[in-house]
Amino acid sequence: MAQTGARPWARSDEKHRAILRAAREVFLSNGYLGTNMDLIASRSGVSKQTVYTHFGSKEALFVEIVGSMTGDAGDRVHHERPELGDDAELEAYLRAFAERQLRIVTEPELLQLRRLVIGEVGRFPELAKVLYERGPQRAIGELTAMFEVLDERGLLTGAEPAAAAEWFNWLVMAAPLNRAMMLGDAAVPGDDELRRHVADAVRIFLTAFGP
Amino acid sequence: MAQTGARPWARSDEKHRAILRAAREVFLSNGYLGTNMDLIASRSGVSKQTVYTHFGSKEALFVEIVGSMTGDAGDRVHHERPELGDDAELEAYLRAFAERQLRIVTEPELLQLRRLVIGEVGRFPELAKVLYERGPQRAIGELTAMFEVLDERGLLTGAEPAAAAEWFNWLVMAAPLNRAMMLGDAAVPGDDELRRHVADAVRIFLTAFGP
DNA sequence: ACGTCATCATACTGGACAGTCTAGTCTGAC
DNA sequence: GTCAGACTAGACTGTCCAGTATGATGACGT
Repeated sequence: MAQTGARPWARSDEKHRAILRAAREVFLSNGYLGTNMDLIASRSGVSKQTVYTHFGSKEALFVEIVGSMTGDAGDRVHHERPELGDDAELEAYLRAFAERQLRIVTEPELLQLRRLVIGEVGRFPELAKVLYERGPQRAIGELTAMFEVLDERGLLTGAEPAAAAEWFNWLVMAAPLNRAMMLGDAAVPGDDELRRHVADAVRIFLTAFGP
Repeated sequence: MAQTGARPWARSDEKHRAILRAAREVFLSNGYLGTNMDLIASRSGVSKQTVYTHFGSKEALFVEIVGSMTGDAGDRVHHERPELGDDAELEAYLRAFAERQLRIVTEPELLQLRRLVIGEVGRFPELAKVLYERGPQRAIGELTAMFEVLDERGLLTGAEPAAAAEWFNWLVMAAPLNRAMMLGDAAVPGDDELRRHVADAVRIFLTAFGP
């Protein structure tokens, strides 16, 4: 309201983001059908008409929200992966990767997004496909690339890099994620438990696939 | 309509089951909010009033459906577990257990139930808790009992039976289940792939925890 | 000064739907 | 034959809600 000055699009742009923010909250907590467009309008401090001029329909707004959240989360997990230095650091390297990924994926907002998208597979199969691609599939892809390097250095035995990547991914993610899906955000491991879980997962992985 | 003969409750009982059957279909394919009580009535060949005299409300009917499905599925997975004979059969024994469990859990109806319940965690947290207890938790409990026996025979090393049970469970279930949640029933592995997957999971498990 | 464009508040349309009510039918029991 | 209880078709109530329409305000560029 105050510094709307220089740029003519600024006003519109702010509203746009306010709508997205409000819509994200409301969709995440009420689901697709449970969401009321009037509520989104009032929460974003904008008239209903403005919501419709910006986004066209409830469905389009929903798709936009889910698409942008999945993309952002993927980027946060995967930006700037460090290189493995000394071979002896392999275990610590895998732990660091896993801890970071698990911490992001178990954020309440992302858990809720996952629940929402899974619940709407029937209505929006494309969204779930996109979430799978930008989530687990992308993670497994990154891991595959890492493991190809390890493979060349002789640090990986007994499986193709791609297969090893999938096992690693689910060893780390499966238990916390599946618990959280059903038992709610309170079931997400705290920091200590998370570290212990990841350490065990990495140990099991290396017993099966390590040098 | 024809052979309603001897038992006075038969008529009512048939309707009751017809309603449950129809409601299961409709809830599973449309979700809770997306479900229309008129449709359930007409699909079960019953008047709307009858639906309400039998079940009281939409919510009560939903809870009934989900509760009964989770119980039934759990019973089907766990009824009559065979004993392990010769120690040498350990690998085959674990494979058989895992294959059976995975086959049941990946049935389209149960996958859809899982999606539905996950999507409704916000509205019905109790249902999700029950599904977790009668699903993964129960499976892990059974495995724990099995592994305690193995432990006594010296066939299990390096972890508590309960921890080993959890790792085993998710090694087997995680990848297929998570793919199916998001990619739809078409992503469920066929028989060959399922067998290969289970064989690999058991091998990894035994490498880490076996004798 | 004037037009344009984003926005506003608010009313409205049209349809969906949970749950109730009515008035009457069918069936099996006594 | 009559009664009770299960059932039926369908109308009805009240509410909710996506999306549109209206008419006004205020800021900007020219």
